[in-house]
Amino acid sequence: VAQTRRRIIEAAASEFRGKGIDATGLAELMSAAGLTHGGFYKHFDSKDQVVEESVAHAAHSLANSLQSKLSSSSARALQAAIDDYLSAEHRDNARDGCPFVALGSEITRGNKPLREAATVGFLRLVDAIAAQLKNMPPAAARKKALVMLSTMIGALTMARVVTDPDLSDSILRQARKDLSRRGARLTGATRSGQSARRESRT
Amino acid sequence: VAQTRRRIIEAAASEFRGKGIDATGLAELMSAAGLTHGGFYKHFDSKDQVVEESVAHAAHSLANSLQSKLSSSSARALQAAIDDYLSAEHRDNARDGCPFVALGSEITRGNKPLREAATVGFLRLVDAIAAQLKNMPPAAARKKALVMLSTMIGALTMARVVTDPDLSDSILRQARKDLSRRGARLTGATRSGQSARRESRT
DNA sequence: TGTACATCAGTGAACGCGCGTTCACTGATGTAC
DNA sequence: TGTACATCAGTGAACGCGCGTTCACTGATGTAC
Repeated sequence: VAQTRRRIIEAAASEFRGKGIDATGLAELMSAAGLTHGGFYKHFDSKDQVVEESVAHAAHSLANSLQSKLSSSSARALQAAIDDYLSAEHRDNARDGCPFVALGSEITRGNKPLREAATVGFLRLVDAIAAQLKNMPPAAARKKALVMLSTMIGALTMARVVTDPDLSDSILRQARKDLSRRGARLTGATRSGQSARRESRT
Repeated sequence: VAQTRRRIIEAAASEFRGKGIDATGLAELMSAAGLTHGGFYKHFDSKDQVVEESVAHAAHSLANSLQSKLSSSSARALQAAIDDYLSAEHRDNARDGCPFVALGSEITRGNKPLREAATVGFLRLVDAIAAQLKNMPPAAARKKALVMLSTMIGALTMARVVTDPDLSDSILRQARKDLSRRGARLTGATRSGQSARRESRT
């Protein structure tokens, strides 16, 4: 059936994010999907193709999960979504996480279709965040969202690179704090006393 | 002579940043250094070792170049250094650029010594930037520097991922603008009318 | 100063291995009658 | 309802290739005398 194809893409999206694109072989990827490697070409023309589709899938997964966190539409929903993104859980679980962090530098060197797929996924994240910045015109919100996402992606990347656990935690914490401050200003939300106290400990 | 070793490391640092660590073979790397691949093991024990040393070298290069830009000690030196980092030139020239952007996701999955070397290099960047944030206590400056670097690294990464040139430019521009605003606040520098006008066009 | 020798950086062929890709085959499923 | 056949997703062996690594060899350099 054609749902096997979906299973392969999902397995591939996890394997690639966990081990890297180059380092993940088709045999490995197919066995993660519960198949043998020979059948791969019944579903895809090449490794490049499954890479493109699985990066697109991962990016849309992330965008969907973000959208649903934001759909509550509460003033603090954006901050909660950002806190999840910049959490120790996300840092320690690359297989299910942001493809831009897990594969950023590999995508950078990828072919056009791969980078195109990544661009589309990135724009969905940008729009989702910009839509929450209600105290400013849409064009300005979009610009702010670009910077906020850059900070999130850079912080999570470096939190994974760094070997010192305290430093890693600190990178995530400072980025959360910073985005919280801007978010509060830009959405008009007031940070709760508890949240403000928690963050100012650090 | 032992300066051949240095030449190999420099060639490796460029090749790895340009093509990726996994995708660069030892033969390629040695011929970039003007040698044949057989001699590699006269200088290094393994590919892992040259990877570690060349990432360390690239990170220290970047830190040195940043330090020297900042040594002018002018109030706008930090902003100029950030503008260089977030420039189209840096985006289009990964071979000589920031190793955290060129190799971030590969380093993330690297072995301990590699990530250790990256951590040391990253901390040099953090300290160089924090030292310019003169309107706040050192501990607070360091925290700010972590966030600023995260934004820089994330923005440059996404500027390279994205296929739309306008979007790519916009990511860099918005990050520059954002960091400029914070930088001005934190260093006590006043942005020049020209610079403010230039940036507000966008 | 000139000759004999040791050293060792650099060469290039060879190795085993895992990769992406191909292909002849299998065997479950669905349709024709 | 039962039988014959076509389809095609999935199997597993095989391919050529480039990788990291090894190694016997070369030939320039430096020292001993």
